[in-house]
Parts: sequence; C-alpha cells; structure tokens
Amino acid sequence: MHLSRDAIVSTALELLTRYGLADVTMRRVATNLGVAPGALYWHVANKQSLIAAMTSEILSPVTGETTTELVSSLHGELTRWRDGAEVAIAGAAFPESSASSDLEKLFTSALKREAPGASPEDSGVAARALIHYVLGATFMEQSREQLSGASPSAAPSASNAVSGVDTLVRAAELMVAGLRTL
Amino acid sequence: MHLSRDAIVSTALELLTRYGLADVTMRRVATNLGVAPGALYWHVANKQSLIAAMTSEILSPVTGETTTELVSSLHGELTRWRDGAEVAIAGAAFPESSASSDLEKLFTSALKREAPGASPEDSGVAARALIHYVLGATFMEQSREQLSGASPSAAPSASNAVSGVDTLVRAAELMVAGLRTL
DNA sequence: ACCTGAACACCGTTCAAGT
DNA sequence: ACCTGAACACCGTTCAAGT
Repeated sequence: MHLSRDAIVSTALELLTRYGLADVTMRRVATNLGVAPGALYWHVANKQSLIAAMTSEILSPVTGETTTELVSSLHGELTRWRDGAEVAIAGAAFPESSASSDLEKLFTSALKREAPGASPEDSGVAARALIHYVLGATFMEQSREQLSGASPSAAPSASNAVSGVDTLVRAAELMVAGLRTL
Repeated sequence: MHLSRDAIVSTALELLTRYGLADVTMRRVATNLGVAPGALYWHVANKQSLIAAMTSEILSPVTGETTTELVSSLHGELTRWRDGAEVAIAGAAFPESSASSDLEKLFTSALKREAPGASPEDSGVAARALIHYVLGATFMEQSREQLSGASPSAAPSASNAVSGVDTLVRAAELMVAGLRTL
C-alpha cells in the first residue's frame, strides 16, 4: 500500500489535531491508512519514536533572532497543535530526535547575542530553563483548556492571565538580565 | 475490605518505586490490595486523580528558605522516586491537587526574600520558570536513565554532567540576579 | 456504604505466513 | 521488501447485583 514513514507521521498529526493525543493510537493510525496495525512496525520502531517524529515536525518551524522571538515562536507552534506541548514533552524525552537539541542551540545562541559576557555554560542553563518553562507552562495551559472544554481558538479568556505569552517573554527578559549581571 | 483512599495511594507509590509508572495500572493496584478493579472507583474518581494524589505525596516534603535550597529539595524529592518527575508533571497539570500551587508559593516567597525589589508578578514568573525547569530537566534525566538501563542510585555517571543539581541551582542564581536588576 | 462479577471498548507489539 | 491475520497480554471505566 506504498506505506511510508512520512505518511504515518502525517496521519498521526491529523489524528492529533482532530481528536487529541489520547486518540492517537497505533491502531487508529493504521486504520486511517487502510492498513493492518502490524504494518506500521515496518516503518516505525514503536509508538515512542512516532511521537518523537511528530515532535520534530511540530518544532521545526520555530525560529527567531532574539530570545523574546524564540519564546513566542515556540509557544505559538505548540499552541497551533492540539496537545502540542504534551507531545513535545514526551518527544523531547526520547533522544534519537534532534528536535530538542536544535531548539537548545537556537536559544543558546540568541542568549549569547543578548548577553555576550555570559559564559557558554550559563547561556546553556538559561536556554534549557526557558525551553522547559515554555513547554511546562503551555502544557498546563492546554490541560486546563481541555478540562474546561474550551476551544483553543476562542478569544483568550481572562482565566489564563497567569499564563500566556507575556509571562513567558518576561521570563526571557529576566534570564537575559541575570546573564548580564552575573 | 476496609479499602481507603490512602491505602490506594500508598499501594500505587509502592508499585511506582518497584516497577515504574507504566506498571502503575488501576488493575495492578487493585490486585495488590486484594480487591476487584472496580472497587477503586468508590474512593478515587479516576486514574488521573490518583496520579494527582501521588504527586501531592511526592512533593509534600519539599522545603527550603532560599531558592537554591528549594531547587535542590525539589530535585531531591523527584529523584527519590522512580519516574518521580513524570508523575509530578502529569499530576501538576491536573488541578484539584494544591501540590503545584503550594510549590509556587514556596518559590515565590523565597524569591521575594532574595530580590525584595522585584514586583510580585516578576517573582511569580521566576518561580514558575524555575519549577518547570526542575520538573522538565529531571524528567529528561530520569528518561535517559531508563533508556540506558542504569540504576538511579548508582554513582553519578559523567554523562549527566549537563543536568544534575548544579545547573538547576545555577538557573536559580541567574533568575535572582535578573529579578534584582530589572 | 462498599464491593464483586462481568462486561464494554479498547490498547501496543509480535510474528508466522503470505505476496 | 512489505504487508496481513491473528494472536498475546494487557488496559480504564461502568454498573447491575450482592452484602
């Protein structure tokens, strides 16, 4: 059935946006491709590596020169997908995908530009802290959306005043200020 | 069978340390208590809320006056349990447990003490950023341990030089410095 | 009030056998 | 090389019925 790894990944991403991560199962992906469940395992090692591949796809458009831009871009790409942060957290924990180390490089070099005096170690620490913050905060943001049954594309409710892009950007500013003074 | 919510939670935590989160299933918890699977649902709403209760138990010993102490304490309690960070991330996303807001208060007040000039909003942002960093970094730490099949109680390998408590503490110092200068 | 029995509607993964 | 059929060993959750 000219099944391919790419076809599997994009079908998984379709199921993700339509039904959420809980309904992205190997069996449903297979059914959606008109194929037996076992057929997937010729192209993909296991479900974990499929999620890692989805993560790469989700994170690949992230760009930006400044940390502020990178933080907003990352948050934007995560919220563009249903359960995007949850996928990225699960996918980043699985190496073999360079998705998270690519992200780390982007953030680290932006921080080096904005705080040239800081040591490479400190820039790396700050980069990872910011990335984990965006992932974690966006995950909690999306979890609460799901519990309250709200649609993510709706007008931003006042309830997520504590989250949102603004506080993420503010964390980036704090990190840069810290790098400059230490 | 004098089944209770507490008994369920502590059995779940036993299974966690012995077999890992993937093997903490409602059915196994029930079997371990000598009870039918459905019996659990009289004391616990669902698996999600059981994990939230486990999270409260894991995070409750976290203490510290300074952010450095809090960061090490949080990292310590998470690594004391197999898959501790994964449980905490899943549990924190589920409200109804005050575990994560308690943690937020501890971190926020420590930051206020160390950077009294900062606004309450900034202290909150910094607190959440640090908490998410510790959770995320520890999760990746523990994921890699599992993949390499190493025991967590073994001597710290050189491979996790990038993670560990030191970089987490350093992030706390950067955050405090940022709060002081902004 | 609390628990059992039994079902419902699923999972991820493997692997002989086919083409 | 790539896929099917069919199985293995499970899941979370519900709910009538019992005590």
